[in-house]
Amino acid sequence: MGRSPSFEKGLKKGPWTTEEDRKLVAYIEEHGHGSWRALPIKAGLQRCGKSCRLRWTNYLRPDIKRGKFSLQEEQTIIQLHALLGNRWSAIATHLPKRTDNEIKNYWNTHLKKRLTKMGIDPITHKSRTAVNTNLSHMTQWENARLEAEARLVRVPRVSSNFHQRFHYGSTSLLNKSPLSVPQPPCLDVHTAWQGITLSKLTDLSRLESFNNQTNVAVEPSPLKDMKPENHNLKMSNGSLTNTLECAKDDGVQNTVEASDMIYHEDDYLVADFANHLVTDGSNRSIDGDFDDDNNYWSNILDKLGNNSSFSSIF
DNA sequence: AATAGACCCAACCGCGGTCTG
DNA sequence: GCAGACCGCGGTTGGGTCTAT
Repeated sequence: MGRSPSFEKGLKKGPWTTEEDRKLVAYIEEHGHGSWRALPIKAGLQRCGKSCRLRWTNYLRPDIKRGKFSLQEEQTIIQLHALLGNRWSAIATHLPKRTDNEIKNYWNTHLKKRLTKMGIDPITHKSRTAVNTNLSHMTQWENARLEAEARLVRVPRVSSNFHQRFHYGSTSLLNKSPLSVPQPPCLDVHTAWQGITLSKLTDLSRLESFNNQTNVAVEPSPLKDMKPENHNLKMSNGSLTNTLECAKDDGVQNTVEASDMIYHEDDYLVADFANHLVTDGSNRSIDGDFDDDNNYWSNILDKLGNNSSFSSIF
């Protein structure tokens, strides 16, 4: 099916001029791009439609962020590359305002080299130095996390919108006895926070180790100096309250809400937590409609039972 | 100051998937 | 079901810029 533009004669190739950019932007702003094939003629450009599309999507589009990648963005690219491989467009969907082309270039010119220098295979994301036990532990932890995230990736949009989902009720449960609430119908939710959230958020040595090994700074959570005491998870009338009561070394009590925890972590935690949410205590799978943001929690609550409260003492 | 090599990134190419008649 | 048109993706290229000698 000869459809490559290469055979089309008389069309310009190579770098775009300011004037060409102006024509393309002006046309799309007024008419939208419509058919890319028809666009260049209508816009008065001596280019093939494909070239116009590339120029627009990778450079001229108004919602593109250019310039240096942040540490968080770098970290996200590395994580997602470990999961998805060279699926740049899929990776780009997790990095708002960055194009797949830009991410691909950044990976090839910066991140790949950096991982190689650190002794990490940029394809498998595994350490090449097996004798380095510290790194080996890190790799194990990374692998476990990535597996969890991979499961999440198979459930579209759960992770990417998780911050929004956690903006739910924030009533403190400090005055409530942790043992006065009914036993949870779904212990996995509880286990998720107890076993994953806390270990990750409070284990500073692991965080520091991760930072040292990857040269990527992960901000310590607000729980870092605290001793967790009571964990309270309450679902009531469609809203989730998720708090962790902690004591600092000085004895000062604090209550940390889920949204605070989430904001200081990254999608690893989200992935794990969300993954645990989709199975209940009896290993029954919960097949909610995870594609729909609005239905996410309602589906979870439907399955788990609304007006439930979970609590525990550490 | 001149040159060579390394680096960076916008742009191109070819392929595969989807749509349409 | 088939063929052509179109679009999007990932790999690659090539020219401009930077850096070391």
